[in-house]
Amino acid sequence: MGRFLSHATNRIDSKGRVSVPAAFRSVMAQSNIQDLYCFQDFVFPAISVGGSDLLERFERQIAAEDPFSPGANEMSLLIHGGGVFMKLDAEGRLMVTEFIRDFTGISDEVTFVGRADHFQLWQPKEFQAAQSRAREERRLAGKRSS
Amino acid sequence: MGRFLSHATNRIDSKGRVSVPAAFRSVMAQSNIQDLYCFQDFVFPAISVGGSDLLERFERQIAAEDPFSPGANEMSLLIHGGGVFMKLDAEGRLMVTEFIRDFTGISDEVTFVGRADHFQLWQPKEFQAAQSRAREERRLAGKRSS
DNA sequence: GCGTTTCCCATTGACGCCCATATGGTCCCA
DNA sequence: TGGGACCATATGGGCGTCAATGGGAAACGC
Repeated sequence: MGRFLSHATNRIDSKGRVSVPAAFRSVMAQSNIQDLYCFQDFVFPAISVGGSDLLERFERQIAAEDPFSPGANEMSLLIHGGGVFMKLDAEGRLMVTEFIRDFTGISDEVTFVGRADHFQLWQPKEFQAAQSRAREERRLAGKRSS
Repeated sequence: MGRFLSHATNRIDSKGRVSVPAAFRSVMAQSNIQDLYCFQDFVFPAISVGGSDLLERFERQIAAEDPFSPGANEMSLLIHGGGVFMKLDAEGRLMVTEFIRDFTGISDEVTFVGRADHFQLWQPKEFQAAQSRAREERRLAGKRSS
């Protein structure tokens, strides 16, 4: 039922923390997500965040193919080597680590973006740009098919 | 059946709320729409608003293709990252959030535009302009085909 | 011991819930 | 047919609650 939807931008405080939007936290609560699995997104300069079921889904996908195939190897490199578990503090805040900053370019603000079964952390301007690129592409696709 | 028709412009109050036209609310009631799915339109600088079936239709479209494809990823970025569920207050008013203002340019007035199975929120002047552009294009198309 | 992280608590501004008022239209009845 | 009661809609605002944020101080790790 509850999905991660919408996007919102929050400030990082002097200690490097940022509040996860309340809407997202309530989705987490109702999905029984406590440990946050965070990994570097495959296509965008964003950190994807979800429950441990997210990791398990990836692992099942790896298991489904030949464990020695290049594909499975690469996949593991990304989801294991590029992933980490994190947790929120009592107020629902997240530490923005170097791991996150390096990959996303985030410095003082974080845009949280809902992706149904998980959400993402973006550098605000990067998100704007990626979204309008996607919209543009979709607009062209629409023109072609009409 | 009831469709969203016509357009009307209402004022945003000092707390950032705006009344949804009664005609639209009664269509919502008779279509059993309670949760409002609002998303940033793909082609216009407008917010499109409909029932949750609207989102589900998009999600089926995503599910139809490979969930790891770039196309599905981009689509999700738009309909999940660019969409929210909202609800009206007891008087049938809607909060005009930053999410809406940023994308539409709305500041103190909202034009509600019926689109049959959903309706849209526009910045009044943008709507005027888009409508007359559409009219013009239609006129040219008519000339060509006649 | 010093820098970093975790646990608390305080502040403030935004939002939800509630009730009040205005404005325009419709209907009824004299 | 004109006046007025009645009603629905749009709009305004009070107030309590909660979320986002800031910061002190203890706990932890190198």
